[in-house]
Amino acid sequence: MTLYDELVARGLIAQVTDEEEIKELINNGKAVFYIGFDPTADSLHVGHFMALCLMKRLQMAGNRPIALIGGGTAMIGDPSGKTDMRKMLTKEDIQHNVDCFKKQMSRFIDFGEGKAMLVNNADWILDLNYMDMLREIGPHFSVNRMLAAECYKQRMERGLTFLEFNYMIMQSFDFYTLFQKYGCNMQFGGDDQWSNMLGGTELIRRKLGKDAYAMTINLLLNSEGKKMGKTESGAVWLDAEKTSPYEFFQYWRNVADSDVIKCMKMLTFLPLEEIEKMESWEGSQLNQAKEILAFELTKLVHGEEEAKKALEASKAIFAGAGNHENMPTTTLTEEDFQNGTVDVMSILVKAGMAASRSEARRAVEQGGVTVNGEKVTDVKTVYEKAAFTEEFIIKKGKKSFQKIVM
RNA sequence: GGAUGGAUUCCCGAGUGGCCAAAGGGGACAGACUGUAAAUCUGCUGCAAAUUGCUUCGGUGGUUCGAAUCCACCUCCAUCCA
Repeated sequence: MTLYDELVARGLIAQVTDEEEIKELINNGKAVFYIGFDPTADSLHVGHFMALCLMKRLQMAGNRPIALIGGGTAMIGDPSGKTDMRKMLTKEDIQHNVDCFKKQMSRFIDFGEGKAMLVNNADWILDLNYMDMLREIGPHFSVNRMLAAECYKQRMERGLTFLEFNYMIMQSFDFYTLFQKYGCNMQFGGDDQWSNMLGGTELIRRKLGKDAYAMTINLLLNSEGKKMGKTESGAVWLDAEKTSPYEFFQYWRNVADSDVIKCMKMLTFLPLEEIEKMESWEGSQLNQAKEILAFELTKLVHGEEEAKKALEASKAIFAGAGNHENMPTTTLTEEDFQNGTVDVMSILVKAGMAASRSEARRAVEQGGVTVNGEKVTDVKTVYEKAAFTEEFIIKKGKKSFQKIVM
């Protein structure tokens, strides 16, 4: 199976500019391609992870990846698919994020000599001269056509600022620059980037009379059509500090039945034959597949050791097997005790299982809290320090567990 | 620059002097059922020392015994005109 066929089979490819040419290039390791990442946060998330995996797949086939960090474009903010303008980031924030991105990326991609490159578009965007820029590439963009682009559609209803309107031009300019500097002939990205990417291929054609190609990968959507990798409290981050390996594991352990196989194909490196076998799984067997998915992904992002720990913890909690050692843990300090005791509500709040004491109270009143398997019925229940020298496992609802120690 | 309409709790959205911690829906959370899934049903959803108290309705000041509601100024948003 060729690389291109595999990408298709995994459901990754969304749109391509020239299928035959792209097949030819990537199957034979002749592509020099780039993927852009705007440093809008201090950690990469699942969407970035897909892009990095794609990079890796292509790199393994001999193609040369360029990871572009958008230290310059982040100054604008991509309006594609956004309903509101994002907060403008300060230069300092962006620089901080760029550093975080670099660190995380080098864990996935080998940036060794000649294998891959990491560039920052701040290097050529920040010093642009407005007049020169306008005269050089301005004539090649039709406002009429830009306005018709899908990525601006939503914003045409709610308002699009001139600042954001320029994003497409900057991204096109990136591609144009990389094409000239490094012979980069291909750009990949999320499907929401399609119009921005086409801007680049067209700019290259008009300015240089040469062909460049673009290919987008499908966004990871769940069966309800919502973007995956988001929780109530925000994105699922790749940074262990922001989303612990255990939480990361649980996120995938809990995906809906209808999404398991898709995630398996799009996110893991498991051979397709193996995944195809799972497609016929049903009921509780499909539940097994979720465990595999969670384990594989945690292994890719946090390493095998962390993945094993997360699996252990998950088994200890839900199946009552395995040991409790790797369970998420909260440590109490002296200040948490009043007259030598702590009450349940305080523990729940301290462990981050409830946002306020009122919320903790509600959880107890509704019978959702247990300590070491015993339901807590009284809100006023208190524990002495001695209780924490033994094992102390507090549970709120079905999925939220913490081990409490002193 | 001008005219008009608007800003309510996590989101949408009612409320136009006391009965308002504020209808209804969505989401979240908890319970039942299950497979750590989905669907369904029930409860719950500002904070707290909790049959009570405290702080909320874009901001600031005012009128009133009493203001989300009335007045003034300000900020932001939408639509139309320039």
